[in-house]
Amino acid sequence: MRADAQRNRERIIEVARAIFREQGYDASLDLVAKQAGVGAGTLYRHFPNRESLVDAVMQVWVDRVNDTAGKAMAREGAPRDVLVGWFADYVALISLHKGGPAKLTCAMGDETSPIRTKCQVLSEAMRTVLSDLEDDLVVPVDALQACRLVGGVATVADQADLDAEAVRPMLEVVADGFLARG
Amino acid sequence: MRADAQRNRERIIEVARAIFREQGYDASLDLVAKQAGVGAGTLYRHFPNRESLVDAVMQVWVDRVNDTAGKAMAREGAPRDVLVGWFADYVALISLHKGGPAKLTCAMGDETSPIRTKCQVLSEAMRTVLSDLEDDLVVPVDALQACRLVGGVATVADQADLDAEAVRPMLEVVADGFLARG
DNA sequence: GAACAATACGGAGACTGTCTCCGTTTAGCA
DNA sequence: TGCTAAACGGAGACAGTCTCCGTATTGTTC
Repeated sequence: MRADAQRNRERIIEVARAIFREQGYDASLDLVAKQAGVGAGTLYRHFPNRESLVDAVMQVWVDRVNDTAGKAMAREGAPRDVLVGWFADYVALISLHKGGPAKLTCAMGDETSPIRTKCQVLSEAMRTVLSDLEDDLVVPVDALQACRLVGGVATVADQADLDAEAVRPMLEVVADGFLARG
Repeated sequence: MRADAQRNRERIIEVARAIFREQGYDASLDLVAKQAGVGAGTLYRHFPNRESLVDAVMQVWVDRVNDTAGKAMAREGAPRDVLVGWFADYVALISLHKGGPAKLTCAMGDETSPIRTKCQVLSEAMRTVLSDLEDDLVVPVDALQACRLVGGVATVADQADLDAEAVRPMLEVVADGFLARG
């Protein structure tokens, strides 16, 4: 690939990331092209559709997920505190872009979604955290189900513009639900 | 209002209901007008924007909410079963239209939403059901928070096309979270 | 039943966003 | 420096939104 093509591609991703954060994944791609200083044809040659641009934008996010998950697994304390803390990290991770929680949670269970492979780092992280807490969970918890529950909270929070303080009590309910079951 | 205008208005609502159920609230209003057999100008004169049409479509839904809530409050059995049963009813109610869970849950906490007054029948119903279970809840539960938690589950289920069987375990976690807290 | 006025209708058009096509431009190599 | 392949970009076809205004129809009065 030519150097100018590489620059354009990176520029488009950078601008898309900023616009997706503010306006969500439905933001105008013409606008992204314009703010990236390229033609619409250029954007569509690099990214044949919206999903492929979203996927490209997520690469940096994947790295961050792996980092945060690593830290969560190193966390110590009462199982409830560990779980609520991880859930709060999880919500923060998927809420980087407006509409992110809904899209990522949906992609997770969708075999056909182009961003599913990238979302798998999340469900893997959830599975690992839950495995570490296995002794405190009365019944084994399906990671996908946990992702959906916490993802649902994140989705509502995203759409209602709730801050972390407003979200935490709901994460506590979910954590209590997992820990107290039997 | 003239009789022909009344007929057109009712026809638009009826067609909108069917289309919103299948395609969600973002469905083309031009298509709604076309299938209702009226001009776009006619649709926009009756409903100046999408929200006002959605609000009109919801009137029948409001009646159904009141009915279902009445039955839930009459329900007897173990607190867990009552709560899970009501949550399942709640999910079914807000999932009548594609995108309904997200939209209704969001509107509930939004002072400026044109459909908020209609959503209040839901949060009132939630408040009443939770009040009846007060002795079993270790701490009083905010109805809006409960609506958001269950609404989050419904939103994820709606977007992933999950059936009631797949949703129920998640509602049980939420119910357990509320009942076992302390 | 006809006339008339007020109310309602409807679809073309301006506008935005999507996405493709193809003439033009440029990078990079020999 | 010249040439070729790769990349660019924006006009245009298309769909959807929403308004405007000429046309149609309803309903009332005589």
